[in-house]
Amino acid sequence: MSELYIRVAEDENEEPMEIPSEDDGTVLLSSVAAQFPGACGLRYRNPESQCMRGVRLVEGVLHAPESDWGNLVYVVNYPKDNKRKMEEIDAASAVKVKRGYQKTSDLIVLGLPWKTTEQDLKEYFTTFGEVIMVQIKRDANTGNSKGFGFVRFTEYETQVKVISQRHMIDGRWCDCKLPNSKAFPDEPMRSRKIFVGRCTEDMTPDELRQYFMQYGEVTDVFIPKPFRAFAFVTFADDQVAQALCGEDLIIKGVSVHISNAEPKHNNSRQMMERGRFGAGGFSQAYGASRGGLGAGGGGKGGVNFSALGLNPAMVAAAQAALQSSWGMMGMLANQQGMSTAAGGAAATTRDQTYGSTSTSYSSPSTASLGWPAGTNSASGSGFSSGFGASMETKSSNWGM
DNA sequence: GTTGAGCGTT
Repeated sequence: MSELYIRVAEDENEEPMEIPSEDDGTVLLSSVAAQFPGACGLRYRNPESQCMRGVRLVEGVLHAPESDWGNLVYVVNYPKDNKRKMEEIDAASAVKVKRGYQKTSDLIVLGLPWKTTEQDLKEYFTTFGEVIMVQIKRDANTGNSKGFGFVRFTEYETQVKVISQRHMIDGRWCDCKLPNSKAFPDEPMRSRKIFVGRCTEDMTPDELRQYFMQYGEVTDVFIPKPFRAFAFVTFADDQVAQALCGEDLIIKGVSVHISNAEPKHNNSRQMMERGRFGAGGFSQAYGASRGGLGAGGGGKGGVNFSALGLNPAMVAAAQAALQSSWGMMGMLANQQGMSTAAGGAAATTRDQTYGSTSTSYSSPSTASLGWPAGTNSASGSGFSSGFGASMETKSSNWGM
């Protein structure tokens, strides 16, 4: 009932994030880890001694220093030999974001005046940023413009900007969009999914989710039925997934083995259901709103987002037809480092608000689950060994 | 020699 939050930051000088506490006044490490993947504890500066003090951590439960948490800012602890690696991973992640998710693509330019030349196009678009390609499509025989063309920018930011508005080119309003040929991005998604082997039948999806939350945000848990002694866990961040590969973890006293999930043969329908959409792929789909850009008499209205609450196949169809409307959703998912939940809940999940506290996972505390926390805490040495491999992680074409 | 929603002879 008492919606209590404690303030947590990666560093004393960073802006803190509010992390929800439990009813009994404790804070789950998993709640912290959900916002700070890899976190293994908290510390704070004791106002009297001015020294840093550790927060008591028992079985995944963080206990307030005194009677309550007060108004202090708590600082995240990371496994000590991982701290630098965590930073490196952040850097590597940033690189990948630049090179992978934010790769530019050709944009189609619709509505060009017949007379507009490639040079005109280039001159116009250069005002937004560096242009690396322009084309006007012409009739093969007459050489007349077909009234559309393509443009490509060096910088992804430029592309985003250009797509987000209409363009007055040589006296006509033109639209820039992602071409249909790119509706299904060729940009591969990196594997965010792990294979959890040696599972026992009493491991529920909820429990697996609870358990793996300590490493990072879990977006999906899949346990085949009937029981087959393995499960799939999908993280929001592929690096978390990759870091765990090769580990033997203890869940409910059972040693499970983590490995890379094998590529699944996807038909197109499965691709939708498995959440290929919400994840990284939509880097280009920044089309944003077309309605409301008053000038020029553009007629197309916005898309009714409630339509997205339908089944995945229809969502896919809508996506293909109205790709631009997905831009904001894709952007949300990307920037939050989230993907849509896979499985049947996918469609409805997209309508949720992704907020910093939306990961609240109402369920019994890890303590009440009574699992041995020891060997698996993020401070365990096992966790670090996995990170090395993750640095080699390359993109794959796996649709998961 | 025309036209005005569309989707690229790479």
